[in-house]
Amino acid sequence: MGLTKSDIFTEEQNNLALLFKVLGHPARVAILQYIINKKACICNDLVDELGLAQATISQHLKELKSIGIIKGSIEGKSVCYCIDEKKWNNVQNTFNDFFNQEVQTNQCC
Amino acid sequence: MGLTKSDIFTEEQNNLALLFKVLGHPARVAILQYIINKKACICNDLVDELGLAQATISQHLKELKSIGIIKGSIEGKSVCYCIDEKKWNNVQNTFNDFFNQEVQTNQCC
DNA sequence: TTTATATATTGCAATATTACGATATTAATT
DNA sequence: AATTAATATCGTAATATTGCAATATATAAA
Repeated sequence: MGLTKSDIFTEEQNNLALLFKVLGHPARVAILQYIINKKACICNDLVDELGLAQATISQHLKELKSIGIIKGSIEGKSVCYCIDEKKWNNVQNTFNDFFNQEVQTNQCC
Repeated sequence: MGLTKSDIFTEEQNNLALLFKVLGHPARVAILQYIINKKACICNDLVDELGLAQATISQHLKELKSIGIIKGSIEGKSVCYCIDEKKWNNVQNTFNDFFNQEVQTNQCC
C-alpha cells in the first residue's frame, strides 16, 4: 500500500493535513525561519546555510510554494523568495480554528 | 537516501517539524476531530467511522500518542482515548510561537 | 476454562519521500 | 556568441509511510 486513502476524508481534512504535512520537515521549517529572520529575501544562501544540496533545497522550496506560504520573484539570474504574509496568516488561522474546537471534559482517562 | 538529515537541524526545528508531521495525515486529523466532537472518549468506533482497518487505526493512534496529544485509558476490554488538553494547548502555543515570528516587509516579491 | 471482544503487534506489499548527481534552463556578463 | 551563475528538473537509490491480513495479547462473559 503506502497510498493515503484521501477519498474517504473530507476536503477540509485533506487540506488541513496537507498544510501540516508540508511543514512537517525540519528543512522546510529551517527554510521558513531563515527567510523570516533575514530582512531581505533569499535563495541560494539556503544551500550554504543548511547542509543540503542545491537540488534538495529547490525541491523543498517547491513544496513550500505549492501551499502558497512562500513566493518567489525573479531578480536577474537568481530568485528571491519571501513569505506570503497573507497566506502565512491564513495558515495560522486555519490551525487555530482547528485547535480552538471545544475539547470536551474527558469522561475517561 | 530517503533519510531526513535531522542532525543538521536544531532540536527545536526537529521537534516542531515532528509535531507538524504527525498531524500531517487526514486520518489523524479525522481521528482528532472525532475524539473532540464526541462527548465521550472513543476507541474502536473509529474503525467503523473511518473506512480503515483496525490495524491501521491502531497505528495512527500510536503516532498521535507518541507526541502526547491523545492519551488512552483501559476500560475493561476496550481502550478509551481522549485529548490530552494540556498537550493540546501546548502544541497550539508552539505553533503560534512559530507563526508569530515577525515577518519582515519584503524587499523583493 | 472456554469463548467472545477489543486492541496491539508483526510482517509485508505498494507507494511516497528524501536526497543528490547530472543535466536543463535562464539570464547576466564578458 | 561564449561563459558564468543561479535555479529547476530529471533520474535514481535509499529509506519512510500507509494499509492490511494474520496473529498475539488481554479482559469480560459464559
